[in-house]
This record gives sequence, structure tokens and C-alpha cells, in this order.
Amino acid sequence: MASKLNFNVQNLQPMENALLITAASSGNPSLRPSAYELLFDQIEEVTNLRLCKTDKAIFQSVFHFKMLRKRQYLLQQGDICNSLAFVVQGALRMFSTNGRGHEAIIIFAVERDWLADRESMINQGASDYNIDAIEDCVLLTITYQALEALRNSNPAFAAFFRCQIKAFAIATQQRIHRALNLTIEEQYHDLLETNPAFGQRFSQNMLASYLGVQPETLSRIRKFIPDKIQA
Amino acid sequence: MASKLNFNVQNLQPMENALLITAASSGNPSLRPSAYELLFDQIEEVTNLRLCKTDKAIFQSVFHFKMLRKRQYLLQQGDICNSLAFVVQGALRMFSTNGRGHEAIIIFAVERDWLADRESMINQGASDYNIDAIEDCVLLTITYQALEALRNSNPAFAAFFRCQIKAFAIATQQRIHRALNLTIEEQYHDLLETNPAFGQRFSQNMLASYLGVQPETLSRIRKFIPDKIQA
DNA sequence: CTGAAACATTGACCTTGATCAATAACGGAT
DNA sequence: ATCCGTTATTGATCAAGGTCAATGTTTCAG
Repeated sequence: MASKLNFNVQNLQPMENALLITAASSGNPSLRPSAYELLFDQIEEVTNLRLCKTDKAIFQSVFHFKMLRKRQYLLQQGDICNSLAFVVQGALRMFSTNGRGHEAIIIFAVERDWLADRESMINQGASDYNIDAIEDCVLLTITYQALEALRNSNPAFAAFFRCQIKAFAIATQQRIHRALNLTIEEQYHDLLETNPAFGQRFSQNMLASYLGVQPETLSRIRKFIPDKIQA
Repeated sequence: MASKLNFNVQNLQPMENALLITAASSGNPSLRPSAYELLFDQIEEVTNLRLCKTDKAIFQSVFHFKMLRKRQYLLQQGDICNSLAFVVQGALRMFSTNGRGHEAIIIFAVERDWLADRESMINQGASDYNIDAIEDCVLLTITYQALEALRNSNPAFAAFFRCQIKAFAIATQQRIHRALNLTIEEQYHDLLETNPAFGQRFSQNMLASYLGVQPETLSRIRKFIPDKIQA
């Protein structure tokens, strides 16, 4: 959701169909090339460098192609998060639960976003969060060890990953800012304005959980609002 | 406040006295050596490397010694944040205001913490935040340009700054987690348990602003709570 | 020492969102 | 088509926190 780059969803429609059939298999080999291309595109776009064949081969060897079914977990509370995921297709959520059974979505991730519990990954400690697939997903994942190795050996990737964590830090700080300063109503509008697709793509329950309110409350907010954005 | 390293406050008491006398001057030269020593200590501790004389000289040339009086601004909303500050002595807050005059503290910074609006710094855009001194402060500041140059030329500093932004990202994510999942009461306890000194050091108004509630509400919460921590 | 400003507490009342419950509406799976 | 689980809406009631106001308390500059 932090992605500021355009992504042509049309290109991936055939992929999505294939996905529905083979999601649980080890992956349709025909999907792999376009998945990696999406990754290369983003790296080249962000770093303004051209990746040579050798670089691409290295990336292909360290990024693991992975498919996830809707509702499948990528990370469960208590696990140590040992890989970072690049979303090629689909949507995921990272959420936490308090002792009282309440779930709160920390972040959504869609195409071209990166997702991990960096806290668990960096500290190599048990995660407080869960990550699961909201839709069937195609991911490219890299382990923390491989990431660090790649960072040390490949300047382009080092620069890329630095941008990455900067973007994460900024997005996270903005989330705090909104949560502390805006009303739920303002946050709801902000979310839909920043991510117009979210209104169609995610259920009101999901959006409510992201905003930190009950679904009933969001429903009431929607009722009394000039329907500029709503479909 | 994210610092997990022990810091011997006693070492700085004479410094603080000096500070009160010379805060507005260009700085008492006698304070400078110990200020830089604190920075070197932290870098060596985090990176597990010994800094050579040359390295230290470089750091001394790029880190600017700066004193701030209580209530003095380091950054105002609308400014572009172009430097990162290391807190040698004192305490600061970064806060935002919504349109309705409400102030919310995003983060406190005390001795050995680093502070900046990284969003504004990285994007070179107007900041949504204010930073000011809660107490008289001694800081070492570095410009973004110098920081990037130092990162590229000095591997120790590159590693150090990577740890730095990781710590920031983790702290920020934890703040979201707490805000979404804990009651105000739980957040209050968590804050004081994690930072026992904050209860004495910051006013209830400040703590309320950090927790996102009115001072009256915090006062009431304190009343009905087993006074384990309170002084 | 003293007065002003900031800080803290307490009470009364109001607004917001949570909770509990009922009812549609929808979407996949058989 | 139909059944079942999920999702969305609406109402009634409740609790948490905000707002406004009054009153102490602390701090600190003069």
C-alpha cells in the first residue's frame, strides 16, 4: 500500500486464473518468469540502475517463489519471522490480537508491496503478529540471511533495500500520526483516497479492523457521509 | 527511549550545571569532548568496532554541537527537516497538531536517543511535525547530506546507521501495535515500565499527550490504579 | 517572599464508539 | 437451485473518554 509506482493489473489476470487452479501445488512454472520480472522492474525503477544478467540470476536463486491460498498463514504469532515477502499478486494483512480476542490490522500489502514482521526478523524473536492471505497470493520471498548476504555483496540491492526500509519507516510513522490526530471518519477517507481500490477490494470488516473500530461503527460512519468515494 | 544501552547519568551532572549557565551561548567548549565521547561510545557499542583517531576526527567535523533551551524549537511544522540529532543531555518531544488545536506527542527523545522527522528528511518535504526541547538540551546534529556522505565513505557508520533505522522502524511499529491493541491504562503502564524515569521526568500533560488522551483522563486513570510504579 | 503561569485534580454532563441482538444480503460449494 | 457461512446494516443500551468549569498545587521569575 506504500507503493507509489503504477502497476498494470491487467498483465496479471491470466496469472490469477492459473493461480486458482494450481495454488496448492509447487507452482505453475509459467508464472515464475513474470513474477521475477515484476521484482526486477521495481528494483530498476527505484534504484535507477539496469540489472545485468548475472544480477538477475542471483536474484532468481535467492528469491523463493511461493503461492498462498486465501486465509493461509504466512506467519503466526509466536513464530520467528525469517523471510521478507514481495507481493507479486494478491493481498495480505498483518494483524495482531490483544488478550481479549480483538484483532487489529497493522498493515495491508498488495501487488508490489513488501511484507514481514521486521521486528521479529531483526531481533530473531517470537512475533507478536500474524500475516495471512486475504486473497490467493503469489509471492517472492527471501530469507533474512540471504538478504543480509545480498546486501553486503550487491550494491544495487543494498541501495534498494535501504529505500525499502526508509519507506517502511515513513509509512509507519504516518500511521501513528493519523491514528493520533484524525477522527475515524477522517482516517477512513484518507485510506480510500490514498488507496482507491481498497474500498472494493477489502470487506468493511477488514477496513474497520484497520481503523481500529467495530464493523458496526464503520457502517454507521459510511451512512452519514457524502458518498464521494463510495462505489 | 528506544535505547537498550545503559547510560550513566552521573557522568553528566557537571555538564548539566554548565548547561544552565551557558545554554544560549555558542556552547561551553569544555562540554564538547564529553558530548562526542558519548557518541563514540554508542557507535562502538552498537557496531562492536573500535573507532580510530581518524574516524573520530571525521565524526567531530561533521557532527555539529548544539544547545537548546527548554521550549526552544528544533523543528517547526512546515520546515524541511535537514538534520538528525543525537541527544547528549536533556529531553525533547516530537509532536503533531491536528486542525482542531489538539497536540499529540509522537515520540520522546532522551539521552542517547536519535531524533528527526525522517519522513521530511528523506523526502525533503515540509514536515507535519514539531520538535521542541522539554528540558535544556545538548545535542550533536548531522545534516542529511553529511549523513549520506558518511554512510558511503565509512562502513562502520553505515552499519551503525542501519541499526539505527531498524530500531526506529521497530519502535514505530510497536507504537502502532500498542495504540491499536491496548487500553489507555495498559499503555500507561507499559510506558512507565519500559521507561521508569518518565514518570518523574515528564508532566502528566506530556504523558497524556503521548497516550492520546486528555490530562483529566490520565489523572483519573492514575487514581484508580495500584500505585506500584508511581513515586 | 510573592504573584503569575503552568500543572494536577475533581465534578457534572455530553459525545463517541462498543456491545448485544436481530435481520438482511451475499457468495461459494455441493 | 439451495444451503451455509460470511458480511453488512440497523436498533437499543452501555461504558469510556471528552469537555467545561472550579479549585488546589507547584514552579519559578522578579
